[in-house]
Amino acid sequence: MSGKTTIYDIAKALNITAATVSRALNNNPKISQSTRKLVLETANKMNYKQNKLALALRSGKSNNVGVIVPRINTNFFASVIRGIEEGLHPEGYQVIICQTHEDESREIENVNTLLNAQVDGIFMSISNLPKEDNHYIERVIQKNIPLIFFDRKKEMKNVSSVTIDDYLASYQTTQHLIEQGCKKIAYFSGDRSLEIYEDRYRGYEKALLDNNIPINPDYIISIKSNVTEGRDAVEKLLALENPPNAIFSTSDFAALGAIQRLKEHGIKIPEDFCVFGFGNEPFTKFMELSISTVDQSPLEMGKMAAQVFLEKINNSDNKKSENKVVLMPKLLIRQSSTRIA
Amino acid sequence: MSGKTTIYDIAKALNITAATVSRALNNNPKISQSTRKLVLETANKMNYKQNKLALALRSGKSNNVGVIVPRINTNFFASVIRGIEEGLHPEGYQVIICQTHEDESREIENVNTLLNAQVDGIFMSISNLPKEDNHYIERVIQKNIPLIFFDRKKEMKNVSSVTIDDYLASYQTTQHLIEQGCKKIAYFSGDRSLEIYEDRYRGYEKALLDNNIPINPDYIISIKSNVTEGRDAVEKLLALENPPNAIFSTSDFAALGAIQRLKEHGIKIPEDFCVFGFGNEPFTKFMELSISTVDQSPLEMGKMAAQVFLEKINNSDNKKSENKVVLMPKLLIRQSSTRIA
DNA sequence: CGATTTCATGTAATCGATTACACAAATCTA
DNA sequence: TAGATTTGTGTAATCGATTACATGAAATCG
Repeated sequence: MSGKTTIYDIAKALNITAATVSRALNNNPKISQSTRKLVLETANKMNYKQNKLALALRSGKSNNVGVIVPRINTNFFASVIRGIEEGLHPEGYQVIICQTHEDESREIENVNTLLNAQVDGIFMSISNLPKEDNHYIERVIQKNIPLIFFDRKKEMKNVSSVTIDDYLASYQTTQHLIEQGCKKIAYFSGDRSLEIYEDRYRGYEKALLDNNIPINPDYIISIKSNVTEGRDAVEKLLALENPPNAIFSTSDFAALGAIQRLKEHGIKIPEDFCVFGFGNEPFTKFMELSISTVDQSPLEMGKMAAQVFLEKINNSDNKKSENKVVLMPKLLIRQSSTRIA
Repeated sequence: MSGKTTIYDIAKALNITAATVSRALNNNPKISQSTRKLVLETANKMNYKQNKLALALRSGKSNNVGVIVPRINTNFFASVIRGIEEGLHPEGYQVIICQTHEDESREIENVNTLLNAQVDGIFMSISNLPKEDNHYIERVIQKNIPLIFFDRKKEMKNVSSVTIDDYLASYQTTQHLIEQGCKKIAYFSGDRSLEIYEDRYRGYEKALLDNNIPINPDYIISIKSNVTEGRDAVEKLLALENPPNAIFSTSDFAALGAIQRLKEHGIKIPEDFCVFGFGNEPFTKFMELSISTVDQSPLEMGKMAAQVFLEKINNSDNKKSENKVVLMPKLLIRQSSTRIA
């Protein structure tokens, strides 16, 4: 009545059993054409819709996957999720989203929630905090649920990941800045307990060394990804005896803050100072002084992660497989770092 | 073994029945303290986790809600979703996200998918296309599943909605532009078959009439929400015999495109020309010439929608209730429209 | 024509948790 | 101490769909 037609209702209406109805609906070859047709018509007439929960309980497959991210309202994460969704929707999967707000306990909670919900796979970009206790992640692996890290991964066995080559991105960016004539390159780092930030730092360091430029610890500033921290960092840098003439910021937002503050100091970009961001946030392109940045192809990253998941699901024989996909970063060289064309 | 402990496993281990285990875990008062303690300890030791699917099947409540949006990788929708998630997570709900890509058939498909998944509620912002056939929406109502529209709603009985007062926002914006000395105000409209765009248009129209300014049809341009269309529209406007001296764009992206093109024509903003956007996309604030815009409080909108949903769920007695919440828009008057301070 | 396949369908268990009802043991009442 | 309550558990049905196994009927075969 209230819109809940089950196979039993159809069975009753046709004076057959639910088993027959189920078989007819599932194109089981053992069902006669006439019965099949009758069932299909009746199902349609009664507006039958399969109850996925019952199916999920029986089959042990929920056709849901979970995505855990620090937050969804940034271009990067929203785009990755969109990519995952686009890759998985055609296969009948729904995406459940969880946000950690960079909070470890929330992350643990989210993993547990998803496991209880019997998701068929978990995609995650770990939160900022360093953690010693991997127990909650181990549990996912033990349950044989595909776990795919993207972007912010953690090196583990039996876990797949999709990332970009952060080391390379950082190396190339630093190299580019050097080629633009900047030898005094400041570096805005994220939390280096995360692999991506450690890799980026190493790329920066290596490029300087390869060019015989010594590392100046005063130029290395740890920031959070927002405009204010970028502004504050510039203030510190300009107060140095020997201030830098370029900034490589691992956050577009901090790069923006830096640019704002530099301009307020009357410093001309890119003539006197180059700035390079990271992440290709939409605004970087829109600025009057467009900001050079690294594109992480988040959409592609999401699609690739979906792909990796599907392969894992379909090759359940070699369960212990892990697949580490590394995408190539794309340097978007724009006005904020272009002295020499 | 592979990580699937059920209440039957616990029961067997303690030589009692699953019913007792279930009751103990659910704090049923009829269970003795000693048994309860024993069960809880054993459950913990065996790493028991409740299977939500089984619970959902039995109770008819999945503890999942669905959100249907045109796309998630824009600030507005991502923020609304975040708001919904924040409002519902403490109550134990998970959010399932579906994107329509502005495609009606995809929207219908999404509704059906969510219904099959037995979600407890559906939040949606309808896609751009006009539609005559509400059948798929009616089905949600028939099933007594709370349906909450946000932003892009459709006027229907028994359906709640959370929107901003688009008419007022538009009226106030137009009034503001007039007060800044602009009498020739062009208007970039979205698809007026959607209520929000119709309301915005009416607000614009009314403000002009109230100020005895005649409507100039040449100034009304229908656009899609992107930078290019904003640029093209400016081109058309400047080719007019009597070009405008202000633009009210119902899209921030189009406003940005307009500003870019106006500058290329050597037109000074705001001295010669005012521009006002809509949506408070992050970049509007970051531009060197910050863009005036209307804030739709998406986070608050999402939280409010979650609230409305929870109220509907908890007052299931008066099922036919509908709750139309209208939030106040906030005009963010920035540089692009500030001639007179 | 009797025996054997084949075909279509029915029977009943299953997935995991909850819960109305039943019932035995323990406790209380008069 | 018989009878009434209370207390703690067990029994079994239920949510909806699937499926191994059983079965009856029709078709095929020698």
